[in-house]
Amino acid sequence: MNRPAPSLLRPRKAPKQARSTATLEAIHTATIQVLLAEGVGRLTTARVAERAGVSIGTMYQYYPHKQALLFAMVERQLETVIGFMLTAAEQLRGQDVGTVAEGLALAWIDAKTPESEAFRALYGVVAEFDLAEGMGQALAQMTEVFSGLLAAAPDAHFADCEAVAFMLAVIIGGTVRMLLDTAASPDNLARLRQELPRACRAYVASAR
Amino acid sequence: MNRPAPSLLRPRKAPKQARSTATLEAIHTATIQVLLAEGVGRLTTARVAERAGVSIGTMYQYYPHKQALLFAMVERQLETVIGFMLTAAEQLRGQDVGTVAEGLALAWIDAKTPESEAFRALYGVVAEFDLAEGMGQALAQMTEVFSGLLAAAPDAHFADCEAVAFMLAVIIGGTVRMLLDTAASPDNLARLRQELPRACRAYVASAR
DNA sequence: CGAATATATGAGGGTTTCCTCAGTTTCGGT
DNA sequence: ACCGAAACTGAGGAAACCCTCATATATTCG
Repeated sequence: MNRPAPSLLRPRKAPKQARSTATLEAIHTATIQVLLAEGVGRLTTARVAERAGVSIGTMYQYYPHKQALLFAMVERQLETVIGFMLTAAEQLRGQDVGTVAEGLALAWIDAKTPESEAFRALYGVVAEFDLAEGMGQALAQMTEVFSGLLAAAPDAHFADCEAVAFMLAVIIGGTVRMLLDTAASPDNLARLRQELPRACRAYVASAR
Repeated sequence: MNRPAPSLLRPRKAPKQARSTATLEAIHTATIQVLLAEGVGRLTTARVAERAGVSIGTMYQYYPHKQALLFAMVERQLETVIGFMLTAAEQLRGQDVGTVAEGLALAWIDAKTPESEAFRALYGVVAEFDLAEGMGQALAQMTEVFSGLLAAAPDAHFADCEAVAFMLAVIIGGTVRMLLDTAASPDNLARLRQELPRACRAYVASAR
């Protein structure tokens, strides 16, 4: 669709002085701000640079082009969530399937809620470029983790453990995304926190 | 974010001869094709016109600008789904809550699967412009319908019927969207068809 | 047929956007 | 204090894009 060669998406160079790490950070937060204030379609190099308080040329020292910047932002956020989920998974190992399901749902919510605005902004980027594949890979990775966790539960007797894990990942991921995407009210977020874990518990129980 | 006044989003005129309805149709399908082949960011008036086999000026007879065309496409698809769901809801009225939940999940899947490519293409448009609000409204409407349906079930004893209906809508909508968005394999779609209804049934049962 | 209406055309003006590069400023170590 | 490396600047070339308008063709109907 719109995917350049991977090598072209890599950052151009890493910062070596304190000064430049600060600029890079400024660029990143400016990107999110512009994304939220104007949308993907109106995110331009000039606007980001201005809001970051740097010149356009500076941006191009770190990223070969706009896409590379946006791609880096998405990847960064993805890694954050995955890392968060991996540590959460460790703590759930060995628990019964109901608790595992609840715990995973809560972990996912907690991973995304604090920076929900950033996530919302970046969903647009994922849609604009062909980054759905990356999302698919992340989904597959989560499925594997979930599957291992379910299999390790003492009360596990699934006909198709893999399928249940997959469905769990899709339910959790899709549900949370839908709410963040529509900029849900705090009310609805509270509902989510209360109901989603219960739903997940009910699902795995019914599939056992 | 990026939302023009609603009046500017309306089509410019309706077709009065057979010829022009054909052109409009061509423009619409060309839009989807370009969206899928190139992405929202590379969808230009020229590209759409060329693929539709009409001139640029023709497009501007029907839509005052690009946004209006895209907005119309999204609205059209939204209405299709809502209509589909409303008729499905009628047939489920009076059934027990488990069957209702299953039926709604299946109906949603059946509404979106046949034109899954078009939906995938349009998600990008929703993200690019500030159409999440419209999605939110559709979600609210679905919640209301679901809620009425659950309340009418003979075995309904919910603490908070509204909350359950909301959650059901979010689970179904989010899950299906996540799969379509990542261009899921037929395997995974089959899993969805089998597991999502079960998950919904289990959820409402646990919430009763 | 012939007038009135509906529909289609596409070159081009004006604007926006991406990204480069030659030159300047700041930093870190000696 | 001094120098080489790192970081920063921003005007402007080149390309892409949106949309208009004067003109041309097709359709309908009295």
